[in-house]
Amino acid sequence: MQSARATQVRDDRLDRVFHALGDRTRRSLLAQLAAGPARVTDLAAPYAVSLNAISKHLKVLEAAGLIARAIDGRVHTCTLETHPLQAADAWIDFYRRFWSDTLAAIADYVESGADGGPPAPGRKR
Amino acid sequence: MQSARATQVRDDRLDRVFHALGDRTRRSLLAQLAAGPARVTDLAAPYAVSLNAISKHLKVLEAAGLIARAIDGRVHTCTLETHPLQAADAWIDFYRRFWSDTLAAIADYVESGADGGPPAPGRKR
DNA sequence: GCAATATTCAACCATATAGTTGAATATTGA
DNA sequence: TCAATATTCAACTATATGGTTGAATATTGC
Repeated sequence: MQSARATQVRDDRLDRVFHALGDRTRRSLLAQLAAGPARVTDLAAPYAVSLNAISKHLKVLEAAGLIARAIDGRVHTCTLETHPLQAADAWIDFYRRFWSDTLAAIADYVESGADGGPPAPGRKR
Repeated sequence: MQSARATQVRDDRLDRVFHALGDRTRRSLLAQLAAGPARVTDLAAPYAVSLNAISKHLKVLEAAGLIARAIDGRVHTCTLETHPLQAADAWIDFYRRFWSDTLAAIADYVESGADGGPPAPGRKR
């Protein structure tokens, strides 16, 4: 079994990741980085808020491990890091059965050509 | 193309969902509900914090659409709602190529029996 | 009717968050 | 050297958050 310490660390990480994703500006920054590495100034350009505000958002993303930063002279180049997204995905994955089961059940029903009424379609619980 | 209004609504929803998931107590509450519907008092039982604190957490989850509430007399029964999780999953899905590409590349490498060195394993880019 | 139960509401507190402006730091290049 | 550039740091503000305690509301069952 897992130690309490290990789960604690995992919880801390997920807290930071989901919290970081809970802001649309930060999600937008990640979307920009999906197109490739970018400098802080370029990342900040599309937004109405100050460069400082973006700098703070980047620090939140960095603390969550969602971006890495390479400093070259005065230029900080940020790159997307997907490991925390994989962790978030893994967390959500546990709940996937609640919707994939329903889809599978519907598929089974269609395939079987049953006529006893649908197997509780829609929401499952 | 999507209207600005539509994306705004979607962003609002994702903001609420990811924010709700950014607290370990709330994630734990969802985990409880994965086992089936439960009353507020029963949901609150495992935690050291007050019932009121849990009541607030449940309101956050409800506002995010992650739980539904059926009121029967004085008893509020909460049930898991997975649609917002599907939305979160869909958002993350866009980034999945950043790691599945790597996995696919590794699989290709193993399968091919190549010996020219690994195709940039681990982190990509 | 009345006590017990289930839950929320209200007010408050400490801390965190997202934003601002202005100054500081460090690097670049003419 | 010196001005311009890239970025962070510091201090401040307003609002949100997660928690508390105590009271209110509504329902149940004797």
